[in-house]
Amino acid sequence: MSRSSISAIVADLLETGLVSETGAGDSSGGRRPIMLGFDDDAHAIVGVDMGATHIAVAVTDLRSQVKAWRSKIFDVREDPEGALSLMRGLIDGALIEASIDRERLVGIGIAVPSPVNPENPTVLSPLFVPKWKDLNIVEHLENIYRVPVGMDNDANLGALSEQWWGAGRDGRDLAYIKVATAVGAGLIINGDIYRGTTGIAGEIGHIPVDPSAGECVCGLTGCLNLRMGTEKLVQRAHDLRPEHPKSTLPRRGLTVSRLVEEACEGDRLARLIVEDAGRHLAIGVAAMLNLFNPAKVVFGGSLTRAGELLLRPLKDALGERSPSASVKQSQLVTSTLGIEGTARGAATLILRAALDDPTLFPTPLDVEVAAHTT
Amino acid sequence: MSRSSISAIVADLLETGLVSETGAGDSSGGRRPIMLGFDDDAHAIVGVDMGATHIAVAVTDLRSQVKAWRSKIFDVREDPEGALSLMRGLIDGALIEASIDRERLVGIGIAVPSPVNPENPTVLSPLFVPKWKDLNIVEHLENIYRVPVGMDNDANLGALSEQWWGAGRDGRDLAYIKVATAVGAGLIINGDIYRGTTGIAGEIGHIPVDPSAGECVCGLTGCLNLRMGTEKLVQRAHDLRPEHPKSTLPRRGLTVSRLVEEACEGDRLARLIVEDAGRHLAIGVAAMLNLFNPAKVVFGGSLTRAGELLLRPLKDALGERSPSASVKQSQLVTSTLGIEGTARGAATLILRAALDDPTLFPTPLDVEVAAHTT
DNA sequence: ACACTTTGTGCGACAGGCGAACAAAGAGAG
DNA sequence: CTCTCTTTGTTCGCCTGTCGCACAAAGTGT
Repeated sequence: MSRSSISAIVADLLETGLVSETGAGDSSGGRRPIMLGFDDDAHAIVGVDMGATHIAVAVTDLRSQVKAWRSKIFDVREDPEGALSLMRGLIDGALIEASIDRERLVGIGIAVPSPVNPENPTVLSPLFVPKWKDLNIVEHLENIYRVPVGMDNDANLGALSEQWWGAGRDGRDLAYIKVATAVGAGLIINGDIYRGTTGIAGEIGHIPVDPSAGECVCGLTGCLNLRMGTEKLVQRAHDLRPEHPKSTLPRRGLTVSRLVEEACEGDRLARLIVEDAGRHLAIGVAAMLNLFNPAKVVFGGSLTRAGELLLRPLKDALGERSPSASVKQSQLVTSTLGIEGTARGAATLILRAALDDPTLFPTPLDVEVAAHTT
Repeated sequence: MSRSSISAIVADLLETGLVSETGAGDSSGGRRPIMLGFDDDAHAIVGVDMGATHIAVAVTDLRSQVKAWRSKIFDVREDPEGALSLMRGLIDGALIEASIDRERLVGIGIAVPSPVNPENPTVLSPLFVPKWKDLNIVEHLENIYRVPVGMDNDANLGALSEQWWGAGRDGRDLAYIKVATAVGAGLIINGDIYRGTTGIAGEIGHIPVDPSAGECVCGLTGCLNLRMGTEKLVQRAHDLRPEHPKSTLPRRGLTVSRLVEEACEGDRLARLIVEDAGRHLAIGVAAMLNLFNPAKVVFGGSLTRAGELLLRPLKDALGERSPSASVKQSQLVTSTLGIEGTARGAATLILRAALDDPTLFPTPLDVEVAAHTT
């Protein structure tokens, strides 16, 4: 773009208060440039990560810095009403902690553990969370907070988060694979979330990986989800426990976090299970790579804290000497955003909408004055 | 768009000669409208379908009507030089048959049985067709014909063809699955061919479907290609022949076309093989549906002439009672374009480029005169 | 002190698109 | 046949966004 056009745009941005001049920069042989800064704290966004068994809330600034964080274990699937009221409590608490008044709140984004149909983006899939049928979370929050509310699948928002703020900042195509209660993938194509026709794209959990794993609820045999969900891994640890008397894994109350910790410490049984998971995951990842051929795959979710312990057997199983260019050339990395990734992605959904349509930003008073004088 | 803007655009189009007024239409209570027609025969395009074992050439008009068709069996993989000279002969013959002089030729599109890297779109993958290494088909044809030449993977162009002229005309997302010497898929996302980072997207042939099928050249175990390629199916017919003494399949020289014919006639062995293929294909298709969630899947290639004989077991294996919305809601159909689909897709590649940038259309004399007077 | 570079802005030009007004051509009622 | 209303196509002025150019402001280096 030409310098004159940029001048005009910058003038507009200065008026909105989103951008401000931050002083003079270093000269490169001539007049010193006026540096511009995005005013991160001009507005705030709420991101909600609603999992199957927890709710987390982040209040972020416009650069996705987390200003307040609330998280609580809760059986979301079984008690929708309770979940909604808990969510409200967490949001209110976080807003107060971050000292955000309603005028500065741009909107609320929610990540949900269910596909979201683009044609009807305010309700959850009754197949994945039956008790949430007929409950309109988006409308509910809009009525309470009177700001725009957006909702999408958690893996999609994890992918968005990695692309904007995490490991996927340098590419237009990216796959994010989330290993949690179930396995799901979020796909970024041409810089945008790809949802497919009915919003179900990325359901990597239903790729067949092991015919001996029995039948899946989806009707197919040997789905990845039958081998990879956190509950399955804990179950498997329990089943194999007798063969590993020396293992330090607890016989009861085992969680995936503990499993990962013990694997890092060197426990043989824990490592066996993590490595096994990596090998199973490889089959699904191989299918995804061959179909999608993304530049980068980011792994997120509780299990991926095992890092190379999970990725090494996965990469080995993918076959480093494979002639398949898609497998060979893809970078496989673990998430850099950790537990906050999904909620920040939910907030990013709102940020992106507002950047596309700046009228969504709440207008401060001085801008209204400026508008009147023209 | 407003009526005035359309007037301006139509005036431009009339000048190019691509569109002409075709008389008055029926009145709907007022002045009769001036009907416009695309001048299909204003220009012509050449589409080349270069398979592993054949070359076909179509000369099409601007509406993808085939004006001339040439096809010949040839071992393309083993004799690149011979293939190029054969290709030239077929193109010249077809151009003469359709009475197209060079001035009316927009360009030449080529479909190749190899991934094409978007960053280097003029050469083939040495992994798929080793002998074509260092041979630049695009440059070769540009030097001979002095027109723009485009190249892409055959499955991608099959998908493009189905979306523009065939079964996929009504959707922005579409998957085209080609069952030929190997299995490949072409993906249309947001109305455009999706190639992935290195042009290898859609390699459905390397999805794992059967661990007992042995190791694939790609390094993984049990790839779909090990069960589905035309050569594999013929081999399997041969292996099972002793168990089916009543079968009318020939013991030697069996082709897939013959196999499909016999299956349609009711031969048990032939049906068994086609149905088996459908069930294996289902596993790959299920993975693709869950990842991509397209509105429609179009099946093409020689095997798909078996129609419902292939699709019925495939659909059954996908599980009609499946709760997975992507599998349930996708329409699965066979190609309506048949053998000409790929070559027409290759021509469409050029057509699309020219419609995006109309200066690519060869300029007739009267337009140049008009340009001078302004 | 002077020439030269870099940066920011004001102004006229221009393309693309839009709505309003108008002209052309027809339908239908009386 | 006349008059009114509808539909279609075009012309004109307006607005927006972008660009190139000229010019001013503010540096660097000899």
